Amino acid sequence: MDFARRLKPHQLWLLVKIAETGQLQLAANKAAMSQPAASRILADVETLVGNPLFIRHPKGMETTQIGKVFVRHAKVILETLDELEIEATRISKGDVGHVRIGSVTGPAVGSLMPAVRQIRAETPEIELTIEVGPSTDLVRGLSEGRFDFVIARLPPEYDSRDFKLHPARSEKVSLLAHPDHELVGKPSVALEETLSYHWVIQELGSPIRQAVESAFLHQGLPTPPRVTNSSSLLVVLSLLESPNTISPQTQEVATLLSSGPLQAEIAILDVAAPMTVSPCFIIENRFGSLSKAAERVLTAVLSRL
Amino acid sequence: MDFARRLKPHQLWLLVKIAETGQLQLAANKAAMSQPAASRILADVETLVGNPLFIRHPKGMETTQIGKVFVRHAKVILETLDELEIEATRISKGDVGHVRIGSVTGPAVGSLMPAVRQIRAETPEIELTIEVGPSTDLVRGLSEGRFDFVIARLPPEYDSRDFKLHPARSEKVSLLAHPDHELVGKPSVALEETLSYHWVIQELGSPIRQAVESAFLHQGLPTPPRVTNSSSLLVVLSLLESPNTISPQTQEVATLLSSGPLQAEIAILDVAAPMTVSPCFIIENRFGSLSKAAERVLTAVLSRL
DNA sequence: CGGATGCATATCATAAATGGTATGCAAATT
DNA sequence: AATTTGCATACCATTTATGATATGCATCCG
Repeated sequence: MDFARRLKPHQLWLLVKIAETGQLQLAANKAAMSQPAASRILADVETLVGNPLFIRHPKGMETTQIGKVFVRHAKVILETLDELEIEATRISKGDVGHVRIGSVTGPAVGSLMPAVRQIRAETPEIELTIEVGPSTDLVRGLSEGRFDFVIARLPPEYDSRDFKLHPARSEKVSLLAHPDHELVGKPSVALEETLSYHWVIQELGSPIRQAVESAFLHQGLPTPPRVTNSSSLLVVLSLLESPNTISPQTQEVATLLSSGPLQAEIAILDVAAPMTVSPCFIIENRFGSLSKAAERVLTAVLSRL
Repeated sequence: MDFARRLKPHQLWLLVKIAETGQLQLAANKAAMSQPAASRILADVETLVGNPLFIRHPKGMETTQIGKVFVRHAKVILETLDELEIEATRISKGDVGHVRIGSVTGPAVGSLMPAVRQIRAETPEIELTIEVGPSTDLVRGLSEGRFDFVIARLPPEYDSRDFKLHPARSEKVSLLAHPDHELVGKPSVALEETLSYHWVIQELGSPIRQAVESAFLHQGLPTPPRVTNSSSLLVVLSLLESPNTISPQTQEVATLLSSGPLQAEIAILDVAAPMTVSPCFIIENRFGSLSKAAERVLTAVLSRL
């Protein structure tokens, strides 16, 4: 284990070039080194990995399955190194007035959008980017510097000390279904009764997924066996057209769907054991400093929570 | 330039540990090296970067702004290296039956979801993950191995030779607005007339953004100056509640919003010069091979295009 | 004021990395 | 059959990396 951390960027670069050109000699030329040197570097990497990355043919190389994985990740790493360089250079030259915000679904419309409308009215030259998605993607994006701040829950694998957290509020989980679903209208539905239906839910690791799975496990029940993972409301609503599907969403989202701008045809199950999802926060990077524009938007959002 | 590619993972790891502990000596201990050795490695990296990454204090180190950027990217690189290792190991052990699909908004419901329903009915034990988002994120995710296939447009910075493309179809762009918008009901609206309104549109680089900007530039017009970037339909619909906002979406999405499961209160402008967005494809990685489950879903989707 | 703490620098030693040339081998091409 | 092409291996040389110990410097604490 732990071969990967002994890899070096010039090795990754060479192997990406081997994969792209299909020839060791061409890759060696691009790397301005002799062919035997390239051959040796490739062999060194393959020894580290413990598997061949290329199949040698008389007229060139074919990338193996593991070789493809290697090259995909190598590209990410090389791109990230380039981004590091660009970002470090950008920092030396001061900031630019563009505010990037991420939000989970409920608060995006409930709290963020009135603030966004206010900012747009007051200073329309501020450019905003608003991305809506699950907490895990948002917090990862925040820590990667892709957002100025996010409205999300903090997934457990992140250290809260790395961030500034402004508390929002806890939310209950509602189970949504089609109005013709046979559990609709039934009082005090037990979790056990829901297991035979299809579920459409956010991915493993997301806070609402964890809240739901905890509720099942807490009652000594297995988690729902038939699951489609998606954080897209369109996908959820589409699947809820079928009267044998259940989807857990936060109460804020449920309210939004049934009476907000969407007027979706859904119903909320009356569940015996209420579930809550971990609270939302407005999250900044602890070390990042916000631009003036970002601070204004943040202030406007905070005033609405 | 190009200092970043001379960085090595053990340097990145050490610097992450310095940032986390706030002390060189503690980081050196974690790295099982002497304090002077760690000090030299830090100095070497700072020389490469050309900027200090830490401010030395009598009782420890404080991370500078560029240091924070460095550490954020370093974490991504180290995580990606770990993912590479995990994925390479997973490949050696054979695949698991979980299908991951990404789709842009329109085809997600129009073509993908009937296929998903069919697969769920026939083989409910297949686990599906469906992510809806913009083409740039989806194709990037595909090339990073996060999806089995995606339904998206191919952004121009990607080389089509790296992928297998199954053609879908071209789409026209519709401009959406609130029914009370003053341009609604007006025949043959010129693009110039739309410039004084707020636009909410997907980010720079997305195919629909490029189609819209091309249309303006083709008529010698500037692009809309007041823009909010978001690919989230919730954000779009929320902003369209204001009668001074316009949003371009594909015709499929427009139809979906106005007559599908959502019944949103929007209107479509009658535009003098029609715009088309580059065609959708079902895209696989050229070198990736699909699992049997993924092939079944792909076949089901292809039969509906 | 003396001791403790934490980082920086100098010097030294060893190991590893890097890349070259020369040459070999196998398959394809002419 | 001879030649060409593309990758692999051996050997050599140089450079770089890595890490140690010894010591110095500045600040803080008792």
